[in-house]
Amino acid sequence: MLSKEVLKKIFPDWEDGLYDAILDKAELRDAKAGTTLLKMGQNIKSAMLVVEGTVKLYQEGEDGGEYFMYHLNPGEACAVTLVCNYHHEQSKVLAKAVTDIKYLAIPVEYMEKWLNEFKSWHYFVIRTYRSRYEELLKTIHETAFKNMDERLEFYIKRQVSQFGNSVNLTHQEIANDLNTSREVISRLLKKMEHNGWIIMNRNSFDWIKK
Amino acid sequence: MLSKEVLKKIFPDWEDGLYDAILDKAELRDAKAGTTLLKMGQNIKSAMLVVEGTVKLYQEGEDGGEYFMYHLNPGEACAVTLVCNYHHEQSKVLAKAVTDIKYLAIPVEYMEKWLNEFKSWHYFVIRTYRSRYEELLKTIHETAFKNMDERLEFYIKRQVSQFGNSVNLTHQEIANDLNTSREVISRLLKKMEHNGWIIMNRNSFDWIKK
DNA sequence: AGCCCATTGTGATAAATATCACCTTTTAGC
DNA sequence: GCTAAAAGGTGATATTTATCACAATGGGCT
Repeated sequence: MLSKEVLKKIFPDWEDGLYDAILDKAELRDAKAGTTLLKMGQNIKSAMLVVEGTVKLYQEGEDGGEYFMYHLNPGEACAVTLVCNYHHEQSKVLAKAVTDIKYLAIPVEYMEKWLNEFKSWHYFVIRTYRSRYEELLKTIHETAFKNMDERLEFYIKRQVSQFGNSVNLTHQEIANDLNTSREVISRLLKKMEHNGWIIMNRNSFDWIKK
Repeated sequence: MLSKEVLKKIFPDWEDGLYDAILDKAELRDAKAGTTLLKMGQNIKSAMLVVEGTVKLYQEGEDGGEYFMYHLNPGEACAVTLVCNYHHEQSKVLAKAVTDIKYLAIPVEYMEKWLNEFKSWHYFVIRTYRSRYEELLKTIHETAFKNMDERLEFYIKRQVSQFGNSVNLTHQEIANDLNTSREVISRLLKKMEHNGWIIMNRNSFDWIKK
């Protein structure tokens, strides 16, 4: 398990008792890059707080398609898992580990309890919902108003701000995240290369715009 | 101002002191159908709790386009206005009155204060964010995965569940809400009419599917 | 009644995206 | 080094949606 000091660095501004409660009740888990952490429709058994690595949140189509919404980083939590009054609450999102990750899994029965006990937990939940809500707004904005070329640019910029200018994704992976086809992404990336926005390699490219 | 009894009916499960605080600090305002209550980019000066009528929440494109996200009904609140630590927080949504409405406007300075004072307010804020987050998920789902015909059906069903089977909207209004053109909506509605899903009139139609 | 204007209908065309077919290049693994 | 699989390129075509132009209809108002 983590030390209280490390926990404080990742999740600042909590009450002392909350750190103790977490250390007592939460389970620190590992997952390999690529693991599916939460599927749509799956019963939520525990809240998920990211300690190390990056998680991607998706909306899942009934046909099996995926649509990328936003990243979760250390110190952030999966909003949908935070407020589960009932044990049979079903997930409305898909969560996948992008890198190897460590996360805290807290059984849902403590969610209601801690809301009552710890003011700082209450604030944490509100901050989490608020920031995720705003991420969704951005996603809707792109999806509703923009064509694929601009959506791709927005997607790459988010990727760059997460992992730096070297984008290690295949065209197919990007196409999956944007719910389009590989050919469309290939052609749009080629345009970006012509425009001098990126330098393409196999399995990756570099974002050099501006 | 409202009586405490009426307030309790619309917003149940609050602490007694919270009703008093609302009656003391909130302003009850009216707005005519069609009024813009909150523009994107506008500074948020007060939280908005719907008391009577229906409000529509939109995302706004830079070109002036609008994209409908969800309805707010009596007893519900506009999430973005609920957590404003700073006075210069800017709105990321557009809110419009669909019908004549009454709403409570609470100056943002009380938001932080009441989170500290009233546990029931804290819960109210979390419930609000949670339910709005879920509405956004639905919206993303439709937008990302569905073609216009299915998105229109989803839109009409939401409208029907709000206002009943008689849909009093022009094709142009629907087109604006879905960020498409009037012609597209007219042709799709014509198909629905052929399929026996709707009966069309001027300025309205009836949803008779199933 | 007659006129104006908002609403709706419709064909033609353009643009964006999806789909299919097949090709070349690169790389990991034997 | 050879080979199969993965990654990427590209033309042809279909589908979906957007845009333009203009016609038709119906209701409200003087």
